[in-house]
Amino acid sequence: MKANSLIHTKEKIILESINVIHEFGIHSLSTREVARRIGITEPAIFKHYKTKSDLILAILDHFSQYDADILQSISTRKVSPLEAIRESVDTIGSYYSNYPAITALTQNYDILQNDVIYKEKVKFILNTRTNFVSEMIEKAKQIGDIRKEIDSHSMGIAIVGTLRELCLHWRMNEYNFSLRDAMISSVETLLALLK
Amino acid sequence: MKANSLIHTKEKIILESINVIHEFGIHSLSTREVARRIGITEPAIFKHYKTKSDLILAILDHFSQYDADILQSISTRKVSPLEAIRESVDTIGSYYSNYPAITALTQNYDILQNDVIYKEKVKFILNTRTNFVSEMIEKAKQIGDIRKEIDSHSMGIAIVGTLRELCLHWRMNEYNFSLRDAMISSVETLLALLK
DNA sequence: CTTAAGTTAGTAAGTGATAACTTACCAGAA
DNA sequence: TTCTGGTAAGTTATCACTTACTAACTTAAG
Repeated sequence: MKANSLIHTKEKIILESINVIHEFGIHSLSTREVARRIGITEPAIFKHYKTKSDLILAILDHFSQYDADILQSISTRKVSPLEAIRESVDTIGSYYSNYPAITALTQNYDILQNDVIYKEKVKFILNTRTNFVSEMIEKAKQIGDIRKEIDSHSMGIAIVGTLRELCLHWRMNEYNFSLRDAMISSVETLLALLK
Repeated sequence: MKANSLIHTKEKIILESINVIHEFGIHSLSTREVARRIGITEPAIFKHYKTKSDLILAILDHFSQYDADILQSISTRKVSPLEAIRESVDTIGSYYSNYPAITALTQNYDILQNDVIYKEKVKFILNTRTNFVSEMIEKAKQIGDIRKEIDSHSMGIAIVGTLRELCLHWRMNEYNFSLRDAMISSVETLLALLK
């Protein structure tokens, strides 16, 4: 019971923080607002997270955990490298489509990176994704699925950048298209060109 | 003298604001800090910009003006559509390489877009670029420079997204590679694939 | 099986810093 | 004389965070 409600509040704080970041931007994330929304007082937040920085680090961990799980589950099932990229994009696209608020985090890498406290974690999140795509492209090259002259590092950045740009457009245009479909179709086009 | 120094201070405020955004993030942009840096008192800022929001709008205008000038100058000289894309990337790449602080603005579209005051302007900036690339690709399709089955809208987003992602990597990795070269090479690769 | 001690998750009230912005004033140029 | 660009001092709001306290639960000793 006790441990249960503890975990509950601790997680509620993170989820509600993500909503605040989504609605007002990360600079408007205040412990006051989060507390108000989940119906506790402001100091209660500090029982769970010593400082606001600790909370933001926990939000980043929460976010990166989903990525890690996807990449983990794809790498255990032995699919072809290009199929691995397709599946990861499909999964992330579905996740984002059903949880628009989480896409706010993908648009805040640069701001967070300004603070030395968050910099390494943000770099890790971004590099995990980019490296995954780059490595899959490299493997696809080796087994002859795509052309040898393609630079896998550049293409990794291009694909991840394209997906992030789609998130931005989706957010700016009030989610008025299917993010998942757009992600899949863009990646499909790019991968087809590499053959 | 008077008009001269007025323009001077008014512009100094914008340029120094961009530096602050670059160093500490847009949420840490304060009138106090900008005033301190250019050697005037805080209220003097408000003689030039009625509110902080007005200042931020002026920063966005300053930023978008450069884009408009580039696209304008390219469209007057009659070059091929793909050449127009290459030239714009070359020009922007050089500009950013010589003025790293300005790239901070490209990473703040989402945050600014949260505020209704900035939303239309940010959309305009982003759409101007994306539409330019998309239109050039569409034209290149029509004159047979690239394949018919390419979706120009998607490719516009992909190219702009790739460039923005390169800016992010450049910033996160302390500008330790040539942004201009990376931009040119990435766009060259993508355009080559479309043939 | 009680009960005492410790821990946890909460509250009310307050603190110091900092933010944007205002007011009232002034020197110099037109 | 009027306007412009500046100043010193102050206002109000909000921020992260602290203090001092409490109720409820957990654990361990008698």
